[in-house]
Amino acid sequence: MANSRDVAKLAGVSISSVSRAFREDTYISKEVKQRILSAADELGYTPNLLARSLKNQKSHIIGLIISDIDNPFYSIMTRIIEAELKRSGYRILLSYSNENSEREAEDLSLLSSSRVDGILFTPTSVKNRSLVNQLKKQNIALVQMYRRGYTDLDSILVDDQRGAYLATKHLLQNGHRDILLLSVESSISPNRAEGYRQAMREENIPIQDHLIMHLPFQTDLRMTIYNKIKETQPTALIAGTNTIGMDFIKVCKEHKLSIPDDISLIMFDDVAWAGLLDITTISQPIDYLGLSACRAIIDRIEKNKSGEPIVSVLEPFLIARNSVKNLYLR
Amino acid sequence: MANSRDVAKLAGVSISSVSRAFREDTYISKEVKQRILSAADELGYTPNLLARSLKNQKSHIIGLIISDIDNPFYSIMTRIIEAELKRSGYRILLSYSNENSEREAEDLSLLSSSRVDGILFTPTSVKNRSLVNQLKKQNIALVQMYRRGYTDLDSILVDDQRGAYLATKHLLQNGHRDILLLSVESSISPNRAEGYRQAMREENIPIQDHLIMHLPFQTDLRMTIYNKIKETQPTALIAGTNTIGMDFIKVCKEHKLSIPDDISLIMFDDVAWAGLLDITTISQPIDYLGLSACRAIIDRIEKNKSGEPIVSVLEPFLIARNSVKNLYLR
DNA sequence: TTGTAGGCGTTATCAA
DNA sequence: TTGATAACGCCTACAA
Repeated sequence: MANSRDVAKLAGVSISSVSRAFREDTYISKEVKQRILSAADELGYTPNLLARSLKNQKSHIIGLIISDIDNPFYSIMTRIIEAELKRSGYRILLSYSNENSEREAEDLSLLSSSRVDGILFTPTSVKNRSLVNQLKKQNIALVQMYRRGYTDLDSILVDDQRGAYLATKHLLQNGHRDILLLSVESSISPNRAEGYRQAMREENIPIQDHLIMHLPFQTDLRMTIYNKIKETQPTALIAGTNTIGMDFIKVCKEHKLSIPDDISLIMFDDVAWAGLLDITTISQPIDYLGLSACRAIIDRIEKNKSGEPIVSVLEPFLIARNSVKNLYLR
Repeated sequence: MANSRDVAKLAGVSISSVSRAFREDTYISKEVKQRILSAADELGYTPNLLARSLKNQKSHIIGLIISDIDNPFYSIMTRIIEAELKRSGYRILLSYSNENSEREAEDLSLLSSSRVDGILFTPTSVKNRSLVNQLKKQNIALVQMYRRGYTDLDSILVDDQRGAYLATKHLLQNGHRDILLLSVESSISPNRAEGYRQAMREENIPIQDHLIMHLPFQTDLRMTIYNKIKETQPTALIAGTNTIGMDFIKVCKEHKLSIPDDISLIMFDDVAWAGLLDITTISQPIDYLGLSACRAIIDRIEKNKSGEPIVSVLEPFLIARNSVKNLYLR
């Protein structure tokens, strides 16, 4: 593979001129630049970004750790982030943590060694404190998305509590009282239950703690969900993620339960198929989430190197379709 | 950020010992290694992978260009690829081409400059011949997935023709004759129509060319699909991708058409929601596709540097659900 | 088993 | 506007 020395030789100039020919805002005559460019073309030369990064102490690469790619929510976000970062001249080193904090640790440490300029991630826990500290010391920008694990880092969040509140309120307004909340088990995002409780309190409905359930992160939850429904006999259900929603719908199909005739549903995440199945959802502003995260990290990298952590909270909203039965209309 | 020299100084050894302490299969005494490791720990030192890559002429990074991330098919594949490459010590530099060959060109050239060890991609066209040649000259391994654009590169394919054949055959066996094939417009994968024709010929059904339609790559195809259905009045439809399938289902909802009572459907890609809606699908072996692609590229990188292009073709299969009406049972 | 020195391909500084 | 040279941080002969 040809390097700048080869090009310099062929063009009859110095190696530093070659360097200049391949960068902006640099003094070089048109004529020389032209000669260098054609020499480079002849040799198939492209500047080596590895060497450039090493020299500049800047890789123009951002690590992205996605916690659960099977969730369409995160794949849409990934697309948005990729596009936005590309616009600003950054590229993505991708990995998936699978909601597993040890994998997250490996990823973080690899990104640390790779000298990325920043890391965008959804923390799975707060177990990787020391790694985070190391990254900070290294001056690698860190931005958390969707979950605020480490309070000293920038965070772009969605108000989950409000989402749960909206869902619960909507169900209450349709006459539901026995509402099952199926949320995800997580040490760092326990807000949904609170939104649920708040809505209940506002309507003076006694809160039944056994109707609030936190599910583990795993693929097939149908058994668990079915048993819980059998046991608690709710008239409505709030699914904390689209994967929980999907498993619930499967349960309904398998046991001939009709939505909303037998049981009503509101699901978090307005994924594409929710419209197909006419499901009322809590829509999270994925695009803003992605965009804000990109802006935040680029800002950290290019301007505001250090400073107080910035937290922005985005508002979810309810999209009403036909998966909630109005119990007052009987 | 501390470097190996700093660690060497603190541990009272030479810089080369530090290097050795951080690699396998190297001569170093336990005692010295231990001292180095704790010195490194104290300074928060991690080997700089950028420098290592530059020196070793090997980045352990593979470029992945995904053509359409909104398609769950590709996001699942991305997950599989990430996991498999990680197992082998490679990381992913991700980008999305959006089925746009100019973006693909940018991505390829950036990856070329980044000196990745290999590139996994789904070619959008064959317009980037010269870039591909440059990459080959650079000794960057190239593997195409899903589409065989450049015949001189390794390819991991799915037998689309067979998929279309299976779908058509299944519909014919259920008494359908007027079958609309909605495929994607692409210069490099025109096989579906052929599978359709083959099945038709086998049953001696005259082929109606206006029932074969190639749609452009874009988001909302509902209008086009509706008009085509109106015009051709088919009893069944084959959707070449899940996005086409989704748009078709939306059309049916909007115009109160029932699947399968008014019109039958077979869709390519067995995405998660297909089961929810009871749709008969042509399932593409995504996991094998991803795994094979990873094996192929690692093989190219680590063993079989040059050699004849390898083409492997995987078989799709039909998953029968309830979106096809049996016209013989009237 | 350990250390020295040169080079991987750039860019920044300084001088011409 | 151009060129020489010293880093950037690591690895690897080769020598000790």
